[in-house]
Amino acid sequence: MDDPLTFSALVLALSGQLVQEIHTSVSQQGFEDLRPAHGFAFARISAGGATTADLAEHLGVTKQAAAQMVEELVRKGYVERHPHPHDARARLLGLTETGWAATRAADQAARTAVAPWREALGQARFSELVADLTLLAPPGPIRPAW
Amino acid sequence: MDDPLTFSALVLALSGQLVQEIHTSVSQQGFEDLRPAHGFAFARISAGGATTADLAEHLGVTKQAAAQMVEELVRKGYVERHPHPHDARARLLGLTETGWAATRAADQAARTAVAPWREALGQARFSELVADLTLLAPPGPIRPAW
DNA sequence: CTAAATAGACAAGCAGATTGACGAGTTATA
DNA sequence: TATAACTCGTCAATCTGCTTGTCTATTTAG
Repeated sequence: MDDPLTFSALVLALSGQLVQEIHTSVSQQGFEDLRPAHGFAFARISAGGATTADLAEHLGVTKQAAAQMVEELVRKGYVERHPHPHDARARLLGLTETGWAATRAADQAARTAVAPWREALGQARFSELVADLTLLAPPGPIRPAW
Repeated sequence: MDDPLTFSALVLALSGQLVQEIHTSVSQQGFEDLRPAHGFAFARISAGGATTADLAEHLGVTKQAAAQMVEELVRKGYVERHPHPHDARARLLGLTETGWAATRAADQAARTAVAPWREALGQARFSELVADLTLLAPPGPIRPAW
């Protein structure tokens, strides 16, 4: 049972479960107005220096779509727009304290979701697994895929 | 770098790349009117005995949404509706020859996408990786997650 | 100094999903 | 066995997230 199809199915199943568990946990921690895709936006914005166009690039959507998401996140109190120091056209995006709290909640959720797997494999084998995946994963930003 | 967050990011990145590569390859093999989500439908229908309601359950959407997808796949020539032998309300779904061809194309695409990873790790380590993932992956159907 | 490119906003439209209501057929129960 | 409750599939309306297209203000390149 180590053929490519099985492997594909496993990776897909694992990532689906991961997204689902993180989303559920974040909701239960009081952030019910966030969807999984928002996590990818938070990842880019928290890294700093992002404009709406940067965010669009990171998410793999049009800048109009990114602008709509930013507008939504601003309205919900997770994101702020600041003037850009060197470009009068652009606005720098940043997380509010609520935005940071949601990010921490997602981090915690990821830990909770992964913990049983780590335990099931044992620390040594888990580390080896992470090393293998590191070899395989593409560089660059993580984006929603379908 | 073997913390849960890193692991989550790796699994997400890997599955995103996988979906993208399979979709691109299937399109290039002439099935340009199929989207990634259709693959999950084909998986259930090819297993046999599926009604529209079964498909909805499998995909995690409402039966109306599943019915719309079935209608689309019938119109495009991938799926057929047959009378159900024991229930006059229901229709049994099945793949047409074109549907089976698309399924084989997706299988082939998965193999092509995974092959370089298998090569990068080596056969033994790859088998071990699959064994580890098998331990972690949940049982049951694979669904689009977000 | 002018031409091309870029950031973001406004508008309209589309695709894929949702909720709600319904008739036809099936299953469970009194 | 009568009938109440449930299920399958459909029709209709609506919502949401994204797209394409257009525009102004500003920056960058030649």
